Amino acid sequence: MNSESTSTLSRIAEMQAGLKRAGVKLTHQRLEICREIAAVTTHPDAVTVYNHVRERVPTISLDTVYRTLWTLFELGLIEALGTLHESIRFDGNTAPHQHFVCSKCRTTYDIFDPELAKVPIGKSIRKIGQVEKTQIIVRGICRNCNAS
Amino acid sequence: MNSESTSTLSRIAEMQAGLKRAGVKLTHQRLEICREIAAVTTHPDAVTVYNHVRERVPTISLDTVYRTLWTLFELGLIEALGTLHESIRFDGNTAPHQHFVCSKCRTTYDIFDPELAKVPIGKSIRKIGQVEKTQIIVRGICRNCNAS
DNA sequence: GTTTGTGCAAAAATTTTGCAACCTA
DNA sequence: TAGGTTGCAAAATTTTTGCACAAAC
Repeated sequence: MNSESTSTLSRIAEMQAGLKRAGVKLTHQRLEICREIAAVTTHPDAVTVYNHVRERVPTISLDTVYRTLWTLFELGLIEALGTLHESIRFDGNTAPHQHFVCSKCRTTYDIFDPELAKVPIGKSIRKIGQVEKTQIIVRGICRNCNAS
Repeated sequence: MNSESTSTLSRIAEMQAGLKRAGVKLTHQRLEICREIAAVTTHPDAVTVYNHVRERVPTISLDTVYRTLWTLFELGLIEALGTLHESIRFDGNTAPHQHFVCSKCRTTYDIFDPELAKVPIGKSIRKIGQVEKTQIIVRGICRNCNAS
């Protein structure tokens, strides 16, 4: 992470601007976490970010990394993949369907939409590997939560 | 869960058949877990399944529930939502793109496919709530793992 | 009768939190 | 300076594992 590419630099700038806009202080630790997550395309988990940033900021702690990543996520400055603040959920319905997950109450609703099911798996994807299945997760605020 | 609907019953039958086919013994505990996950549309986590099944099988343990749910998942008899056997991953790339997750090595690859990005959000979805974003996760075995 | 599965308990792994000291704006 | 932020340590959650006993085929 010595020479940062243009796109990396612009992403870091976006994050800095976003933090400032939200009134969040730009600390040394936060800047280094932004630099790390912007520079890398490996979709790291918190511990991996921690280990990398630690090379530059030896005294940083894992909980600061978690807190900063969640802050960035909540501000929409980075993405998160996986179970967000909850455990793995199981679904006995094997008929093809999709899911709507409420960002507020975490309820998962089934979506039965034939249009959604027709996801075109192009060559660029098959180049990556052999496809087994495609999951679509629509995220948003459900009716119940929006009412309140 | 007293009167089971036809579709629930047929799903239970599928699970039983699948377990048998795989040479997995149909124990009392496994049958009750199948009955629970087939009857319910609430996408429960392992603990919720555990609590419900416990009403009928008071001596069942949580680890049996986990083991059974993973067995069913690996046999393709149920679905799982969330981070499967790994922690949450973060992604500094906020440009619209999708992901391919290898079921074997857990590597996450970026997909930049304009066709995939055009997911049609129909009325049936907007009825559930206000959509914020749509995640597509393509699961399969990546090139690296298929070679080995 | 063999082999596989279960329950217990303990461990591992992951993520969150309280609080005093510290740093940023 | 004032208030948000950090690091530490400890806790809370979630998930996995070893092993003796029990149950299924």
